[in-house]
Amino acid sequence: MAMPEVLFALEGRPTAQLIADQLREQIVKGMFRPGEQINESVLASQLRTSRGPVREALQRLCQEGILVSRRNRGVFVLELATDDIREIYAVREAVEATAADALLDAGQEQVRDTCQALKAIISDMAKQVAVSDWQSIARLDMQFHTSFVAGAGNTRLIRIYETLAAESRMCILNLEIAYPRIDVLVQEHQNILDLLESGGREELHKVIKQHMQTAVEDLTATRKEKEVIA
Amino acid sequence: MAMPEVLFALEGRPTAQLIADQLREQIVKGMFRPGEQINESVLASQLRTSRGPVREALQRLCQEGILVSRRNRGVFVLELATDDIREIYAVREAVEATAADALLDAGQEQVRDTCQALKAIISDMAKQVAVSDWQSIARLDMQFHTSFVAGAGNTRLIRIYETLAAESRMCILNLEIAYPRIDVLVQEHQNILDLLESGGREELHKVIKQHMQTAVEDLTATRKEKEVIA
DNA sequence: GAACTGTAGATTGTCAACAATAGGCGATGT
DNA sequence: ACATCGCCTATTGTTGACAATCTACAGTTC
Repeated sequence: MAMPEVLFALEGRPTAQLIADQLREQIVKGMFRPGEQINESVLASQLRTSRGPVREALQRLCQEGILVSRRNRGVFVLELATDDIREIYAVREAVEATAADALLDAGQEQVRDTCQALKAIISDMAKQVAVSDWQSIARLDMQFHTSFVAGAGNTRLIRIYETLAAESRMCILNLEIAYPRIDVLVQEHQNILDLLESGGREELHKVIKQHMQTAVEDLTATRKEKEVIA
Repeated sequence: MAMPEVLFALEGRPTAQLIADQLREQIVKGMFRPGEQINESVLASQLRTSRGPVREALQRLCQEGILVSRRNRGVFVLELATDDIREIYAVREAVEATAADALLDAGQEQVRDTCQALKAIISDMAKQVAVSDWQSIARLDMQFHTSFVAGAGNTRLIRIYETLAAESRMCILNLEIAYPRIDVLVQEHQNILDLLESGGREELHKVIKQHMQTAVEDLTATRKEKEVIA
């Protein structure tokens, strides 16, 4: 039988996941303040659905960790403490280092494909830096790292990293002070790309570690400033 | 006011999470076969509750990855392929190595507390090995590693590892061939404990890597045998 | 006036009925 | 006999109503 292969199976995912994806995007974009309560009823009416699917989506996000649930009180947007930042970036460093090793071990072709994707992202990033679109820069920054990890092809690593990426975006946005080292941002990512392409494993590990450490320093520093103000 | 501090706040956790925890334990114990469908209605009646909370719990487990959801079909127990085993143990290696570093950096006291917990687990493990209680051995094996990671105190690392631990137990049970190297099992864990205590960072990394590699080899080997039979 | 208590409002937690969908199975036609 | 079509049933997906719980506020008492 002549199966038309052009038609892709419209794999309608579970509704709760679609809602969760939308909501996560809204949260990391900063549409909800940290600590803010998520009201099920208003969310349900906004999405033109009932509370059931909404509750299921919220459960997912609680499991992910970007929402916290208090019994009989509801769910609230995660409030990130300084220790959380350190945790997140420590795990990110480990995951990216693992992804780097797996990628380099996987062979030249896989590395090349990944590099191609990363180049495109860096190119976009440079454009957004030129017009100072912080929202897009944050998105592309995480997209770069997510694509990097995705290149390794380990689905569990990818799933783990997606949560970390969401939390990282929350760190950046909630502090409301975007990238203090904007001038070197593109260059830093280009460094990672170059080292991946040249296959310098040790240097790659080192630059990833450096990248995370400076991020933590920047984020905790701006956080300290805010504390002084408050 | 004289607040009686002896009373601890009974922080009743969300019902869905309680159900999810119970169900996860049942799954990793092998009460459900891989690929088997989880019927919401029967589960709800077994738990003396309605389908709502059950569905929420199932959502959580889908997010974790030990269940897979197919739209309008329901949720099924994850079927582990050989590649999954490799993925799981690769990530476990990375997480444990990261935990080891964090633990050694955290200071002597934290290391000592962790070692004490690990010693107790090894002791229990030896007892169960003596009576060949495979179910308990598998549980204690993962409890050892989970406690090891927990020692580092990184909540995100712990949460990540709990899922990996659940998947690992599924690997072991679903293959239905427990520990081929039962004689060295206790010794291997004792090695990890000793190296943690002595602070040998590089050796610790190496032995963790070795531990995971042999596990993958054992699991994939027994899997191959089964394929031949089937 | 301060502290405690009881009530009111809002929000979450739970439930049972209803609707929709996918796969199984038999009927039908070639 | 084989393939196809259409119904049928079991199960999931969704909904609105109801119950339980918490916070806030007002009333009451000392």
